[in-house]
Amino acid sequence: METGSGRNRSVPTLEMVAALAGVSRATVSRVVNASPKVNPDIRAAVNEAIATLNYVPNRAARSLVSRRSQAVALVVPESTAKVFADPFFASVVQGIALSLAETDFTLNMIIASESRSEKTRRYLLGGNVDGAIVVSHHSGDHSYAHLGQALPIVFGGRPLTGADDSYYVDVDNDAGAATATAHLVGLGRRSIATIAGPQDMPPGVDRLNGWRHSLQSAGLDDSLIEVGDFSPESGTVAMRRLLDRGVPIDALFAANDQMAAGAYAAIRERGLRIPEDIAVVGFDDDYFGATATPALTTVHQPAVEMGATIAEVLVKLIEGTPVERVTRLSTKLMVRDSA
Amino acid sequence: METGSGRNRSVPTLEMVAALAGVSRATVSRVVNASPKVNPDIRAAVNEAIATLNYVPNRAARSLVSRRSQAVALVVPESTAKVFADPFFASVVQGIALSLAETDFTLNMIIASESRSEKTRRYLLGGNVDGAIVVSHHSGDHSYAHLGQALPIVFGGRPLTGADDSYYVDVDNDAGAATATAHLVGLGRRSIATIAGPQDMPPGVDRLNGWRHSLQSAGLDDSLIEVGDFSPESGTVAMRRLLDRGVPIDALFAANDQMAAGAYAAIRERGLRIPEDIAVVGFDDDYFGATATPALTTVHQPAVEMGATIAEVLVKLIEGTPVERVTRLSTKLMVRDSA
DNA sequence: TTGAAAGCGCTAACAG
DNA sequence: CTGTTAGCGCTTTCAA
Repeated sequence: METGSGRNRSVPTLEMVAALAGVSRATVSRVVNASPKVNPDIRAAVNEAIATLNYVPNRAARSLVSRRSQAVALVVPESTAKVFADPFFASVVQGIALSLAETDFTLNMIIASESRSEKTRRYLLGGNVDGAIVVSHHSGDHSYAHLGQALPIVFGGRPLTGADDSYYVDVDNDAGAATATAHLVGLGRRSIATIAGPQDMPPGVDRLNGWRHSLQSAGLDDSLIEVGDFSPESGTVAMRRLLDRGVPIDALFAANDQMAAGAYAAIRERGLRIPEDIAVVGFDDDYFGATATPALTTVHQPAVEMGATIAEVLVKLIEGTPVERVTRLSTKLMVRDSA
Repeated sequence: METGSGRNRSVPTLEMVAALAGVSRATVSRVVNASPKVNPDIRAAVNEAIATLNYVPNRAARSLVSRRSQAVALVVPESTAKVFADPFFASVVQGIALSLAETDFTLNMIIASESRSEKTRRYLLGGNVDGAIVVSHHSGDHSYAHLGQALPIVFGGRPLTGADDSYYVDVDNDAGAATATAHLVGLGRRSIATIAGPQDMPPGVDRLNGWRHSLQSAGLDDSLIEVGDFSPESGTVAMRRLLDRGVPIDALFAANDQMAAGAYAAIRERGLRIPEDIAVVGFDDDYFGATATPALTTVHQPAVEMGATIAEVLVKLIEGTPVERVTRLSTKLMVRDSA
């Protein structure tokens, strides 16, 4: 009585359906689980009973006996949670949720903090979920990699550690950066600088590599590099340093839109024009790029698709269907006004 | 055999713990559930057995017998999911997840589309969760309100339908708008316009009311109203219409930062300066305001706190602890350069 | 093809 | 304070 707002609407059980349909519980179970060997007439009768009773199978009971939770965990490291507002990340989550909605799997979101890591580990290994997704944009956090032995896990983003047997889905950062840089080269620019991201994060590394490869194959100088931390402020600082080198610069590839936006400020401080004096290309295609003036030419990432793909790979892994360990999604250059 | 990557590491059961500790399963259960009446020595022995075995209680089994899933659903209407990248919304979700992490509840995220509404209903009522949270920023979607009878539900945001018995947590939009407007009045502005949000969304209505109340109590004209749809473009269009009225305007309260950013463009088109000619205040304190030049004075919403509060209210509701039906969180005016 | 029976791992009376 | 005894709702051999 004192438990407050409990459920009182009597939930129909499989047994009640069986009684109403005049069959055994086993048969109802077979119908519910779409077993092929059930007499069509009986099947119809059972389905009718299910409908009139508004029967919904009890997950806990099913899970208990089948040893399957039909749930997957979405693990979000707390450090990432802070940048939860990251539009890219948000879209990835959206893609995951949308894709999973098509299946029978439920999505359990859990924030994993350092302090609660043991709790998280237990949760994942305690049979609460059939698999897990670990996402952390702009980070190669694979501290859960070793759990891959015990539980199907798919990572969003390439792990930092090279030789890995993890399953992951990533955006082709290298190719995207190379395409962006090639665009600059195609525009006739010859002194192309870059503001790279942190070199301890895969996207930071991969995008720098893409820029470098593109420049090298064009036979251009690839020494105009400054490193930022993906924040607008770091972009401003890095751009100033680039300009302070005294070397003429006619183009910039920033490893993300936020730093590109920051670079805008530094470029303007020096009385230079965009794109006339310095053409700028960013990466991410987020708010920062969209609201900048002039509109930023940038590399768009298929975030929703990435989320959907992660979910699909995980489901296949859980179901034992063969899948590639690595899936790389291609990006698209959005040419606007800055380059 | 053909089920692919299943778990093989034998999961220890309560029974194994009991055997190792030399007690009955009931006693182990008591220790696990922190029952007060257990001999300290026995408790210690059991805990040791739990530790050495690395025992984790099976949720399904527990849930089956206790009739509690220890899970809550986070229902995100699909229309909202599109604006999943909305930073406010993202922070609310973060607050929810963080708060729930402190409890024993799990967060099940589900995207509810029109086409799958029956599936969602069944999921919620099928005993899969002990309660639900329905969030949809910038919308008073309470189509799940009637489920409140059968399941504890807490809404994020005020419902549009006035007389309601739903539980909800909201930001005090009215007061926030009034404070923003009062700030403008305090600056000596006398012709204060507003770009309101859609009048079929609670925040749109409440913010317009706050503006109006503030103006009325200052004895100023409250007829300079144009309605937008919260997008930057609509802000530009609305501002042009306001300016086209031919009435001098020296200040603007935009119902959100995005529209304020849009208004910036229209104001500049006319060769007017911000804040000298027209002081501008927005609402939301998001990217748009932060990156605008001049930096936008705006109303900050406690998004993470809102999420945390929603979760706390729901947990209390589930546990039968008394809670207020309505919780209104206060906002904070962030004075920057535009007003 | 269908039914009977045996649990899955856990909690909750009820005794002792 | 601790153990015994029943199941929770479902799937799954095993027979019929």
